[in-house]
Amino acid sequence: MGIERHMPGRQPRTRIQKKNTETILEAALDVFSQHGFRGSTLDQIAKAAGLSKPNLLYYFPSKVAIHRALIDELMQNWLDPLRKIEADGEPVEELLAYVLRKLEMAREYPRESRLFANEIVQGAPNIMDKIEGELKSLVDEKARVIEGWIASGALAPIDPYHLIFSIWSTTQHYADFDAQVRAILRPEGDAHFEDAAAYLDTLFRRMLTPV
Amino acid sequence: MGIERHMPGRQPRTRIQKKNTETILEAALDVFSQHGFRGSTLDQIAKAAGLSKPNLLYYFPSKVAIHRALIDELMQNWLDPLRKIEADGEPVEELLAYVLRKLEMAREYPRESRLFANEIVQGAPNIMDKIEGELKSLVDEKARVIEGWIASGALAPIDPYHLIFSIWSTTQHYADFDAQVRAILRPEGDAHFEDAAAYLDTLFRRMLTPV
DNA sequence: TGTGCTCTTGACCAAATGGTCAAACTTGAG
DNA sequence: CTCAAGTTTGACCATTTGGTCAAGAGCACA
Repeated sequence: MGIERHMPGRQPRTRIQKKNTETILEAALDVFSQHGFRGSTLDQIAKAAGLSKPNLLYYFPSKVAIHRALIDELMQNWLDPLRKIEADGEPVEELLAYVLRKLEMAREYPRESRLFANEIVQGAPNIMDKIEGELKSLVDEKARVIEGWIASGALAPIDPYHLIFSIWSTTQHYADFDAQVRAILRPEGDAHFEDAAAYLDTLFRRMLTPV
Repeated sequence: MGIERHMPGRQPRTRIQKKNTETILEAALDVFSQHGFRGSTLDQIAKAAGLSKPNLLYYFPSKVAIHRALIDELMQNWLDPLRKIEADGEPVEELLAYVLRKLEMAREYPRESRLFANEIVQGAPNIMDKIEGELKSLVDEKARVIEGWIASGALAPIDPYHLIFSIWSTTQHYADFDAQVRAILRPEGDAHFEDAAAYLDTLFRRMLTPV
């Protein structure tokens, strides 16, 4: 007896379960990233996934559970580019490579970027624990690396935290504010990302190269 | 006969009307900027305004009308800092002053910033006409000014559009992603805005000063 | 082929939500 | 003070929405 669930613990057991949970998360990413959590409905997600609403709720116990699963899955990939900054690399090039990686993610995974943006703009109600935990630790760690580089004279003296904020904001802008960027530039496809890459390389190269 | 409204055309006539429309817009700014359009309810706004729900709908015909009124009112102030860039000023200082003005607005009017952010992240469904019209015209105009400065050698050669995007993103980040910034920096009050101002001044000064 | 488990869904429910309305209460000009 | 216009709200309504349920369909394995 006790609390038994038809859908076992966490990992999908059967092929059907694996396929359907993936389909649902994919559809939910589409919908949540476009309308935010409260702006999205189970019907929308069900339709996007090609499943019935009760079927969604067979695989996930609730709407928030779908959202939580999505964010848990994505938070990892989202931090990867920052993790890859290595203390023993060439400082300016390490950071410029980070800028490019973040811009690449904004181009390749704009839905993921907007999902987080939606969350954080609204005060990060569902992910504040992860921001204060995982994210803050990682940022603190990399800020220390940057301070080390500055101390060694290989990097111009700047505030490492605000540097990281400016890298995040400038790169994610091309995903989160895509609608505005496209309205102003009227680009064909993703052509403007090349210009953005060149611009940001110049911007941060001038900022970081010591005199 | 014809279509008569208890609430006259646009401008409030009586003192009570003026006071209450202001109260409602103030409350709506609070609520919409925190939860987005779909995430906000009339009950929330009514409660925040200290009025009954039918009373809200006496002053505004619908929820979207409140939202639209807010955005119309704010769009103007939001573009002001950009308008103030003057072609016959000293280029680098004009642009750095613009950066500071935008940062100041992010500090003083974070709710307004988040209201727009919420809209644009979700594809700007309600303000795309203004973005493609007013905003784009103004940006195009200022981009031409910047190109003129570059041609005269008073400014380092950079893409004016991406420059403007990077100014918007870096400054608005402190309002839109306030929750994240505070979680990472744990500042007392708005202390971190001083550091941000210094950092952004350095960043853009290095970018813009010709060699 | 039979049997038990997994999977799917139409019908349904309670709560929330945007909006209406008629009746009651205020206000202010004459 | 009066009365018409402006203002306020309790009660109500239709729709949307997250979620439930029982019954049926599909699948795998002996």
